[in-house]
Amino acid sequence: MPTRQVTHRRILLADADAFYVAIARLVDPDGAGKEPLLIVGGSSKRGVVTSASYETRRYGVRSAMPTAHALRLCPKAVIVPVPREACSQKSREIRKVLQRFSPVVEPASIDEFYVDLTGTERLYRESLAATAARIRARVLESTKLSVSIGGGTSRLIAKLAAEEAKRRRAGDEPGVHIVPPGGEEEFVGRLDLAQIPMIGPKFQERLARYGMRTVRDALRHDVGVLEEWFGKRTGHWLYNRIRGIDTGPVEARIRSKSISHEETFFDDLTEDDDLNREVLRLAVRVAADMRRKGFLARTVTVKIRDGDFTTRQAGYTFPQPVSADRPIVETAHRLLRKLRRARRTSARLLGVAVSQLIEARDPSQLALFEESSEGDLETDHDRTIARMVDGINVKFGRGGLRRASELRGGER
DNA sequence: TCTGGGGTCCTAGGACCC
DNA sequence: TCTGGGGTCCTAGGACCC
Repeated sequence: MPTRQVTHRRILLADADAFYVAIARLVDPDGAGKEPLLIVGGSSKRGVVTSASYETRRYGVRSAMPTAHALRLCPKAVIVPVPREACSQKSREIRKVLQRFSPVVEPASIDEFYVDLTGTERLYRESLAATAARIRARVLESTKLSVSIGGGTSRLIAKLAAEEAKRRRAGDEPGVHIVPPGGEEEFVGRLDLAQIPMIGPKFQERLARYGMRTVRDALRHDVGVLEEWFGKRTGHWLYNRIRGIDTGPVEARIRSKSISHEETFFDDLTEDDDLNREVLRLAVRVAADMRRKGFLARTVTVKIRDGDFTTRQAGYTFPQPVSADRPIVETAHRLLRKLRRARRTSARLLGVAVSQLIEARDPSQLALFEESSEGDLETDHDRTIARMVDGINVKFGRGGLRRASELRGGER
């Protein structure tokens, strides 16, 4: 009997190096481009570091650190705001380059992409490492951005390998690290549990209570024990993770599940008028964004962060999907009132989100709702107004048209 | 040090239905 | 009168990621 050929998957993760810093430099070559001690992030008193140049990282500056703290560590650093539009644009460019190598490209975040090259062995006639190196060169040439690439038989291994590639890039290594099939367990076995994706601070604490800090520590326990300690699902998940086992597919088309905007205020807000005005602004933005992306939504959620950093939220689900400003704005105001009734204190942040999204161009899903339209919460009139607003905003940019209530400073 | 903005996924309880 | 079992949906909160 001939031995069956075992075909393993060939998955890469391409992760841009210091993405925001690199783009800030491309956008402003004479300013940020010439500043070694560069931090990208919010510069106001409540900002945090989005990304720090390698030079500032040497001072201990890290992502998500309050910029005030970062400046204490590295007083000479220069802070520039996040160039959001340019970042989205560059992200799309990287994705396009990757799609020339395989149609199965899944964006994992703005600067990370999984690429499934399974089945391309005969087409490329080269090692996975060689393909990865060619991809790196192509991305650099087309986008002027450097990426590190990790590769292996699963998403998990590719992700961890990319981290390894970044660590080695400090030396003179090529920015590519591939874990060969069969080498997974040994590769993962060298790591700390904290390095495994989805093992965050809270889970690390629980693991530490059982004396586990490294993957090696955890490998000593069998499934039953892990399931008993952390629950069936989590225990089983952990058992597989620390052995490098991950069967999750790379998916080229994932639809977004929610759209949101939030804002932390320079100073906490206490007046209802101010809060109402902000929630209106956010809701209008979210609704316009949602329509531009071609969605309707059934659920609206308002989030509030109190002065003491307590975060609360309230949501409402419509019987049918909506897309116009009016139902979304009215619901957001109602939910804000509900949150304020439960606790009336200063607010440092407000957010508005829509979820349970339905594609406007998906007749199969829409027909379902169109039939039961007697109690429709959204009228044709609402939709007509929304279309007009979108038209004007396209012509004159966002803010081309503003509500009278927004200019007056809030209603209700 | 005093904590952004954009997301995803999971859990758990209650309502409701069969 | 003391009481089921399962499925789905909604809501709120929380962990985690970049």
